[in-house]
Amino acid sequence: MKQEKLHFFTERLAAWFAGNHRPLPWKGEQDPYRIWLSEIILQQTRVEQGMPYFERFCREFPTVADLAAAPEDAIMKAWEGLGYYSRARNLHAAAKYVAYERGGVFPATYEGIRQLKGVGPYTAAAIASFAYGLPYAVVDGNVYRVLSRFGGIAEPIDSAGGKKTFAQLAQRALEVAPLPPGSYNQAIMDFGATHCKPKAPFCTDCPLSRECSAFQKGKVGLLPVKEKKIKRKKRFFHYLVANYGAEVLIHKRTGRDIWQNLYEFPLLEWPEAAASEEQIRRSAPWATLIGDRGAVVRQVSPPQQQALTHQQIQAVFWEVEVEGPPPAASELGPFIRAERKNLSKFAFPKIIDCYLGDNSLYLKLV
DNA sequence: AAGCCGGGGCG
DNA sequence: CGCCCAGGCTT
Repeated sequence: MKQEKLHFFTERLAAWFAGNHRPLPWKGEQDPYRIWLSEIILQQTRVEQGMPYFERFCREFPTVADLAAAPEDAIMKAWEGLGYYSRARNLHAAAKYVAYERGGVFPATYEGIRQLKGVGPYTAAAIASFAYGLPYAVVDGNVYRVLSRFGGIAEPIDSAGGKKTFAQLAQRALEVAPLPPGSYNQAIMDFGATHCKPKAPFCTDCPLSRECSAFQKGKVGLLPVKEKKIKRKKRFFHYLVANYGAEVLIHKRTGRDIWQNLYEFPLLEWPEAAASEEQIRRSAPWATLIGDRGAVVRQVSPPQQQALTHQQIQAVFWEVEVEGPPPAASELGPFIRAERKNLSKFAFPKIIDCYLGDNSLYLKLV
């Protein structure tokens, strides 16, 4: 892109920003800990969705030392429902690193920030510019969209070459912008989020449209270009809600799969949608935990749905009253006993959280 | 380079 | 129902 056009872009953007920026709780924030927290929360997450989580983390974990000292389960619980739970696990690891190996001092260089777990190029640039005024351009979904449209650049944003192209262009723009790095980064993201939106952008009322290649060519709707399309695999879960008086059994998910370190009921995964009650009774974990001592109270239907990025989860909840005491500790295996009234203390995936909410009446009465 | 990791909002 | 969101890690 010609230098002249780049100047036009940054000057018009700065003028737009002067009258349109979004007032957000973390704007003007000086504390690198809070800036880091907000950026991790906002990864692949809408501002409105992340806001209450940011407030909660600031309240429950006011300093990096508080976060480092917290039990992982407490952090997972605070993160419950936000998704991409590796962010929470990495957040904890990074907090312990800063608190215990750096004496509580947050890194103040791009490279130092980039070393933190869960911090990639975008987040490092965001923290470096917001907290320390360092000249690193952020490249997030908004930036890809704004630059690809304004520059008329059809190079795929999810290719190696495209990432490099847009990163270089973003950096050039930051360096000629009549704004400090942090403000410039805020400006281009606010502009992308509220004006140059994915759908129905405000092109007819846009201060950049005169030089916007996509607008001039009528190709706004075709940019940015992505080349990879995701395919969603279907999975069929059967959750065994085994009630022993006031207690149920749960376990923590481990291993390389979704929802790591979250809790759930004993799970039977079935390769296809149809599974008879007889098949489920004969399979683990039902057969091992309950045998023939269980009476089905209710099979929650229809199956509950949960869409993930690469998977479509279909879950059936089997509520079972089991005669006799819960299994002895030696026979519990990975499962733990929990009183139903204490289930809210554990972090569950959304599909189970929804089930617990919808069935709170049953859970209180029985 | 490709695959994987949540959940919600919107057209 | 498909796309997108203040992306990053693993393989």
